[in-house]
Formats: sequence, C-alpha cells, structure tokens
Amino acid sequence: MTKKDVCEIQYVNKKAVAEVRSRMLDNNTFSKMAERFKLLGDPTRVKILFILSQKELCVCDIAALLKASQSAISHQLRALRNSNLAKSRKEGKIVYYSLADEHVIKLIDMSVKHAEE
Amino acid sequence: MTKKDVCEIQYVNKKAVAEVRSRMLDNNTFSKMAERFKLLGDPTRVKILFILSQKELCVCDIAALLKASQSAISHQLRALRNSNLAKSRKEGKIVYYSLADEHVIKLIDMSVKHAEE
DNA sequence: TAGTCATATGAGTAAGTGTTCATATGTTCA
DNA sequence: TGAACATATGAACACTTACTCATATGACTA
Repeated sequence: MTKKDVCEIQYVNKKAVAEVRSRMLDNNTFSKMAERFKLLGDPTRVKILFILSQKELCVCDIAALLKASQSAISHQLRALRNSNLAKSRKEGKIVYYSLADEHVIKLIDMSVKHAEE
Repeated sequence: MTKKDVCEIQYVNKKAVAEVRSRMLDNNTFSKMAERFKLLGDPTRVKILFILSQKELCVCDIAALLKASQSAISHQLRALRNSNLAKSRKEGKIVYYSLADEHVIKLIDMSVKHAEE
C-alpha cells in the first residue's frame, strides 16, 4: 500500500505519463472495445463469424458445419446478435443469420492473415 | 440427438454449406485467432495495449495511470508477454514494457475508431 | 551489509463463461 | 388438430479468469 502511494505520486517518468494520460480515452470506450474483442475471443464464435462473413446460413447448417450442438450455436448466436455483430432473418421455421457489422470482417481478415504468417 | 443427426445429413442449404466448408480454415488457426482476441477482450489489457502503443512505460507508471495495483498490472503484463504481444526491457530495477507486435496497433486503432463512431 | 524500492509470483477467491440437458415456442404439413 | 421440425431458452455444471494478499527476487543506496 505504501508502494502504491509512491507510485501514484512519484512517477518514474512524469513526462511520458502525462503525455499518455492526455491522450487516454474514457473508460467507457475501453469497455466497449474489450466487449467487442471478447466476442471474438472464443473459437466457436470466431468460427461462426468467419462463416457468416462468407454466407448467410441457418442455425442448423452452422451447427452441422461446426459439428456442434444446435443449442450451443443458438446460445452463441444470441450473444452475437445482442452485441449487434450478427442479425437474423426468419423464413418460416428457419432462421438465417448474417453479419450485422461489416466492420468485423476487417478484424477477422486481419486476424486470419496474421495467424497464417 | 435425432435433430442433430438430421442436421448432419440433410442440410437446409447443401450448396452453401459445401461452399463455406471448402473455404474453412483449420481448427488451429481459429484457436490462435481466438486466443489473440481474448487478450484484447479485457478492459485492463486493452488499456495497457493502448498505452504501450503510445509509449514504452514501466510497470509502476502503467499501474498509476490505470489506478490499478502493481500486482494486477504485472500479472496482465506477463500474459501479454507470454503471448508475444508485449516485450520487456530491464534497466536496473525498472522494467520497461513496449509492444512486441505492431500488428496489434492496427487492431486497437480500428477498434477505437469503431467505438467512437 | 541492511534497508528500500520495483517487479514477479503463487495461492486463494469471487465472478464470469461455454457447454449440456431438458423443455418451451412457433412453424409447417398431413 | 396433431406430429415433426427448427430454433430459443433457462438451469446447472465444470472450467476459466482477474483480482487481492502475502511474499519472493533482485537491484540500488546509505
């Protein structure tokens, strides 16, 4: 606790800290960023997003492609939809999902390229 | 379970599924992608990465900037270093951290822009 | 050498997460 | 209307995670 106090008052590099602090974003922005990345931070969801970046597909087909249960996929699709990354379209009893946010495609693309390096 | 079997054999849209499947990446690639995004998927870590994208700073200063404990920041820095997102440089008893992967800057930048929209 | 400081680290813990299982909802079709 | 089907959903569970606390490590300095 003493150490913490020291850190708060006497910075090792005051100038650099002040400089960074002045450019700092607000907590809310960082939270939104993290929230978005968190959705990409799961293998199942990143696969789903990759799939949706190529084709609009129904829940059943996505589950089949990923060899996962319908329930698991449905849960994850709900998360993606709640965060406005995916959107759904109902056609009879079939529900088709697609990307709601074209922005994500860029993130996925960058990530794919980097992962393949 | 019957439903699952149906899904695996009789796709709603065989053609689309086959098309996506042919472009599918291997599980390992998706895991790497998710692993990387997961590191960005926490407010503390995304803040740290944002900070490091601007300046090389020591643990103490980062902790002070984020009003977090030294221990918490040290733990997170270790995670970032272990994943080759950050690297450290020792100067006496001070340890300076900086970004190891310039690639991340792009992801952060994109995310900032999107969050501010 | 002893004390102080910056950082690292392991254990413990409370909160969060992704899945399964059982079941509900709503649609189609005989 | 009733059966079959696609999807949604809530509870429960195993697992993970981010933090705190206490302490270790290693470097500087008086």
